[in-house]
Amino acid sequence: MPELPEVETLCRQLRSKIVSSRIAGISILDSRLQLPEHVKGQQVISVTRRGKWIVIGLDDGRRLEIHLRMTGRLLWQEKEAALPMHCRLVFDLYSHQVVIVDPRRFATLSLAGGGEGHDGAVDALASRCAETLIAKGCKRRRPLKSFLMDQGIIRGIGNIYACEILYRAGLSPRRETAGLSPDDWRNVEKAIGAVLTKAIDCRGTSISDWRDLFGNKGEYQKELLVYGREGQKCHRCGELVHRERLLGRGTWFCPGCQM
DNA sequence: CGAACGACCTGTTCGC
DNA sequence: TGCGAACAGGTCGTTC
Repeated sequence: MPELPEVETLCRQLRSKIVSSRIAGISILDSRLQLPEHVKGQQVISVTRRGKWIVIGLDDGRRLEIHLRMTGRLLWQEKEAALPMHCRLVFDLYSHQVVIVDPRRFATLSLAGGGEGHDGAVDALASRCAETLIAKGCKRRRPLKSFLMDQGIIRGIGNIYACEILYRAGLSPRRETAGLSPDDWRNVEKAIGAVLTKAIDCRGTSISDWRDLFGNKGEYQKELLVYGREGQKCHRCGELVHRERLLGRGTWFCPGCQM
């Protein structure tokens, strides 16, 4: 579910609520989730995002890292409120709690110490990432879409936004990265910035069950130009939007104007 | 080595 | 209507 804009939305909202709060208690309701000792009592000093990871900085220098995968959500509620369905873990603060809700149970959390892990991937919102992408993509015979979704290369883009970015850039998801011109890469970079920035402004895409920290839907589903529009007319050229499976993922594009 | 595929889970939607 | 198959925002380990 959550790609970069959804995670960024949660981070901003979390930051406004939990920084300088103390974690009064943790309840784990799903045996798949585990957490080392001594998180209880820690004070939250920061909330940041790394790709699709939510990183909560603690008092003692360690970091609590949450990845919501496909269906994970975070919910802010008063302590006395009833726990929602598919509740997996609860962080109790002073008067409120942060709840991890996740029907498919893919979400993970872990505790990291020491310095930042450095794997060389750039954040999708880093300015002027085109140079990095060209350097990494120029020799690969690999579909552009899978390249953009590779978190080891560029962090934050998932299936929905990959489709939207490629549409904006006018490039086919199947194009091999090795064949792209510098202009193509500049278009990709521009599309990444435009799509993700707008999606953050909209607080994400509520196609089905995405909700922000306060249970509100996002608005970017109203801005989608190709995702989920199979068989409908392309807004740009009038051709019918096509859908196929690429790397096992539903992939929407316009065969008329994405070359 | 890079790239493709199945697995991890549960819920919802689609087709017969 | 009922039931099984296909599909869903993401990654990871294994295989080719």
